[in-house]
Amino acid sequence: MDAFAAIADPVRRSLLERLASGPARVVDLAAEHPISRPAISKHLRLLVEAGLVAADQHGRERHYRLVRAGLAPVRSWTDALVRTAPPIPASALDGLDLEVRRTSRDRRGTPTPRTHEETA
Amino acid sequence: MDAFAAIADPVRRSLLERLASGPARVVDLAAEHPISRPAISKHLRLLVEAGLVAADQHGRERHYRLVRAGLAPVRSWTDALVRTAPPIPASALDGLDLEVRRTSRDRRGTPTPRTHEETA
DNA sequence: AGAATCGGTAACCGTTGTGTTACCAATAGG
DNA sequence: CCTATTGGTAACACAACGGTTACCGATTCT
Repeated sequence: MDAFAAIADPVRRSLLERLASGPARVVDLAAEHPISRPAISKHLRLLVEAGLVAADQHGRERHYRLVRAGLAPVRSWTDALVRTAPPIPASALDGLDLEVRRTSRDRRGTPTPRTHEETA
Repeated sequence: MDAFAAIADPVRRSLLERLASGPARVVDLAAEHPISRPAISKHLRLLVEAGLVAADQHGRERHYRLVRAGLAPVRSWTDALVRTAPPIPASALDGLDLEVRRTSRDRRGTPTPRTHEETA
């Protein structure tokens, strides 16, 4: 499971938020959540597999900790999407008015992209 | 469906990436993907519901466009998690060495948080 | 040694998600 | 007017998800 699917579950996000304040054991996390310990254990296994969490073994105890670097794929992807705002300097639009009018009925498959409104 | 679950699916991420380069119709998106048109349609419905996409009706055609603001929840959440790196100025650690040694075996439920290594 | 704690895993089950095909309404075009 | 295109939706099949209980091994403490 990748990081995107990992953070899709509210329980797992809650676990990550908890681990952000310091490592914890499975029993600790289970005590702080309304679901059973095996359920927590399974979520943690997915989070480890996704690279968002790591575990340190101390005798019979296992201390899970947050691996912030695992969020890098999510951050870079969202950043890339948000940053694709069309640059298009106003100078490039000079004298385009007549051209747009001529082709307004031809290019059906590729409608003119919005450059204002909710494109922000 | 919220934005987190929306971007968990690879197909939907692909759709969002495509819409980042300009609006498109369902048939266009279906032609660019290996799945059927109804499947695309259902994904788009979820994306609209998640606030990541909006549609403009033009006669019988429907032009879907990316709504970048819909990613705000994901960005703010990931930012918050990453930014929880323990500040802890070095000055606050002065004279703590003796204290730590005294309690190292007592505080079992709340182990000492990592402040180095993969915590980054 | 014996009891208790920690924690993983197997087996099972209901729900949800993702795809398909088939069908339908609405609009555009010859 | 008739046909083609666009696109939503219903019905269905199958896989995956998220939870439970039961059971197990390993370690720690008395």
